Amino acid sequence: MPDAFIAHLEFYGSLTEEERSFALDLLGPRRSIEQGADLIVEGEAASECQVLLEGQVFRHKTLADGRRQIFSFHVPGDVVGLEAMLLGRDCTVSALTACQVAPIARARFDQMAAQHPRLAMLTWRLSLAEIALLRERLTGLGRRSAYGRMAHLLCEVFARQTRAGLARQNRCHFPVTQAHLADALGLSGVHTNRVLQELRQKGLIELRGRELVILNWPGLQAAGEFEEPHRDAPDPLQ
Amino acid sequence: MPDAFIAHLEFYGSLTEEERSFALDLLGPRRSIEQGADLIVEGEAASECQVLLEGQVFRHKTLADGRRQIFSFHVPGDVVGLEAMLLGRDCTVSALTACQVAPIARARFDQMAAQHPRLAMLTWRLSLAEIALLRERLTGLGRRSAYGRMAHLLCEVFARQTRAGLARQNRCHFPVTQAHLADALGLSGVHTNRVLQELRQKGLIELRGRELVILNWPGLQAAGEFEEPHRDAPDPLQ
DNA sequence: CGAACAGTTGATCAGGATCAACTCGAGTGG
DNA sequence: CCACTCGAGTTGATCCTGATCAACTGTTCG
Repeated sequence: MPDAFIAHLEFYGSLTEEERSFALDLLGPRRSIEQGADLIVEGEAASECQVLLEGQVFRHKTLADGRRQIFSFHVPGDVVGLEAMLLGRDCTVSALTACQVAPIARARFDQMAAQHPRLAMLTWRLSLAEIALLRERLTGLGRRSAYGRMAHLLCEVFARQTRAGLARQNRCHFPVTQAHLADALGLSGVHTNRVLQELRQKGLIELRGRELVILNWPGLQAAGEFEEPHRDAPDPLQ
Repeated sequence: MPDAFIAHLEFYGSLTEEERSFALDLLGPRRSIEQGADLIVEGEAASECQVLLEGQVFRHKTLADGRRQIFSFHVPGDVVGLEAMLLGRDCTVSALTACQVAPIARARFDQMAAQHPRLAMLTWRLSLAEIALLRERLTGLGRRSAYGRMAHLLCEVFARQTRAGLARQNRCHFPVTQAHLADALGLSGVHTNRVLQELRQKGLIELRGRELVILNWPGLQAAGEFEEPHRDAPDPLQ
């Protein structure tokens, strides 16, 4: 399953055989994380970052009084903790499900930067894509209704899982509670429930248990003003 | 004034003499941008990114129906358009004041990555810091009141300008209209006005014309739950 | 002098928060 | 096997933050 990591990188640009094997070699011994555990703790530095191989995690920050903001949900192939490693502080990353992760040690990472700048640039693009995602989310919180935000988030999740090959047909595994959604969208739990009902009632989605089912993809996209992200590396790294 | 760029890089880690001069050499011929002009246009790719040398710019995205979300305000030393160059799409960047910018061409950028990985890593940190900033902003929009958000934003602006050596005493140049603030914070213009009045009335700030004056820094920080960002590169790049 | 834009004020409205109660499984222990 | 708990989801009633609408002031600038 380190394939997920390679696939994710290759979404942003092609790799040579050598780069691919170098990238795989970056990964340290895989480790199991149990559901609910924290992979990264807010504010703490780390000497390595983590590549998610299996399971789902989410990034969030909890304020003093308990209010929580969730920033993103992640699937296999995603890298978390780059900020903890390179900047020395990060937000908390918690396991939504039991997970498998593999570390990339700082020293190996620096070697990559020195010996395989193309590979480093690709990883950089992952960070830039994260920025784009956060901006999109910010636009939602600032300028869209609760209903639109929810639709947009569900589109994002489904599109990302599809890209990672995790969606089968029109459904994917998305084991969140309504409280998670509320904290991702800046809503109250109660209102989250009502917005979900509206989406269900309009026949756009189903969200039961730990499963998200898309019943009307164009409709959901329209409701969330969601635009599919396209792989459009401008002048592919040479 | 390319010094601002170097100073910004050095905030995230020290540079050798050689790196410093290489970084300066990255910059192409400086260019003047008039107030209100767009440096980067949403969605368009670019073959270069821009280093802001003088003036202020802001990033934003405007939706179909005219609603606008402002993501960040920038000061000299900041780099914009990395996404346009490396990912092939970006949000719009507009000049708040008349500006001076200098481009870094893609080819030079790739040379930097190949020959000076430490320098590239430092630039990368700029991107990661941007991520941290966006998360902070997201937390504000999702979980803080209009009053708290405004206080936080003003703290950010003042702290950033202070770091860039642009604040004198407790005041700095911040030529925005209330509409800009509204669009940055996801508020209506009217409510923005009222929140500002509240901050003024409590003796925390003054914001007149194009000048922001901080009258009670601890008070403003408390109101915005603002934490000063610290330069804490974990294990400084060796 | 008159636009045009930024800022200000008041009145009213609405989206979503909050409070509170209740349902519905899935465990868990007696 | 049933009572009990606990977490998640659901529903209704009420409240409040901040949006919207509309008018008015002040300032700059041609």
